[in-house]
Amino acid sequence: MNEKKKPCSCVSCDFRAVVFTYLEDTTIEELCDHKEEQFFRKGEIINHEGEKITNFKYLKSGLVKLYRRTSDGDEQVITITRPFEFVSNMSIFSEERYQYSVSALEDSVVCMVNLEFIKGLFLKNGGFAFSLLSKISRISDKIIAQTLDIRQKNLIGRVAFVLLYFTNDIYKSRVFDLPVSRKEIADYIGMSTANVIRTLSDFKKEGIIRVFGKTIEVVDVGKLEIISRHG
Amino acid sequence: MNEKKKPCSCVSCDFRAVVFTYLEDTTIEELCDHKEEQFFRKGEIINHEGEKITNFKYLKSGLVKLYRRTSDGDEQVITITRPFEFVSNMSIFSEERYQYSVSALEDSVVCMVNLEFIKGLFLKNGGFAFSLLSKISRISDKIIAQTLDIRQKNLIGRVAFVLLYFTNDIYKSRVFDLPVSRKEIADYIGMSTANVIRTLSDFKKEGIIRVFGKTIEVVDVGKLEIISRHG
DNA sequence: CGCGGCTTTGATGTTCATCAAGTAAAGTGG
DNA sequence: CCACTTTACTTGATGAACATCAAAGCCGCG
Repeated sequence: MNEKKKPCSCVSCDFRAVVFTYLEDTTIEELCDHKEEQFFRKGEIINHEGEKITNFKYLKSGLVKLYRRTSDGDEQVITITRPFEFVSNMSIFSEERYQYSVSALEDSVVCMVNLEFIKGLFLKNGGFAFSLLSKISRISDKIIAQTLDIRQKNLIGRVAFVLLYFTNDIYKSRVFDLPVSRKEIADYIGMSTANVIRTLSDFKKEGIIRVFGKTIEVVDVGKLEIISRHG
Repeated sequence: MNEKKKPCSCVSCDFRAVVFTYLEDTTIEELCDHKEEQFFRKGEIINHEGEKITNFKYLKSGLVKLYRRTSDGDEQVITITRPFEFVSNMSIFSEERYQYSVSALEDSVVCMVNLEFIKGLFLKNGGFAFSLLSKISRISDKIIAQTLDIRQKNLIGRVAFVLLYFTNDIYKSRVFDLPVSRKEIADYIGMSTANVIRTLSDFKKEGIIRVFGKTIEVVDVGKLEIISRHG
């Protein structure tokens, strides 16, 4: 056992299964030399709208929101997402600068790989290129579909949708701590903060959810699903 | 001059510059054997939501709308677009079936290349793969950005936006024939048909536009821009 | 313990959808 | 080519949905 260098953590990284499937162990180790892991505390900004893109970034752990600021200064939240949906990187191959900002909603770990290195891999390795394209277009599709889904709902349907999104997709639990403010929910679903709060209060009064500050318990998932579908 | 077969029209196709830049003439001629051109009359459906994807399709000429049908049966128009934005193909590498429908708003010509052939090219040719990924992600980004832009506007801002879109992007002319019904505009901007019509009437009364049935003349572009921005 | 930001609730007004009724335009069949 | 049918468009009136404003309560943090 003559080990040349210490084993690369990327070789056993969960993310490998997602887009790095087609890379040999040796390539993965090379990748290791071009990557850096960075920790972001809740609230910190990972990518800034307008900033130059120099890295291929993806979320290893945590929770982030993708958003932009309108000319009047208010925020539009595009999506809230978990690891393996490296949303910040939709436009890395089509744009020079970030179109949107990304910030950490929970403490998060981001893996950053030099963009030129990834481009090189992409050009050399068809399988890698293919899985990357699939992943990126699936993410874009998901954002577009979600936006359309939200658009066809009314206020209470949208709030129900968000609660279900946290319960089913993000936390996979009926009890969870809201990682966002009421205002951020409003910016996400395109409604006013006051009305989001009002709707949450209504749900509480009707016994559909229980609220303890930031902690939410979804009592009646079925009812929420009906509301989400039919307003 | 011993010509083996008749020259392939793809070699001199305008679209070649868009995603087929990295392909040699010989490859392009091979591509020719796997492609078919199809004509669609105004109103005809090019792709059907749910249908299996077997071809890489792009628009050579004409105008199309990308849309989906909600569970209540009404339409959501996702985007309206000109050639070289092969919107139907965003998900060709990530999904087995079309997520959305595409129909022709004007007589259109669509080029269809066998999907497996394109996948083969993608795997073999890094440059081609790269330009294709860039193109696809740019299209997705554009749709997402446009959706966010529309979302932040009120009724009259959205109608102004659509008129400017036709004037500046689609027709590049202040006078044009509307390729869509009032209802389709409503489905596009997420407002009711009656209110779209009302707003057009208001614009007419204020002398911002002139309307002769389907023909529209934008008289005051500047005013429309102000309305689009500030409602 | 006091300040500032987030949350909550009520009151009010605006914006927009819906409904209905009528008109114009565009197909359709004899 | 005309009568008929259907579909698209238009306008007004009404009410529902939602935003805005304001005041008060809560919570965390210095």
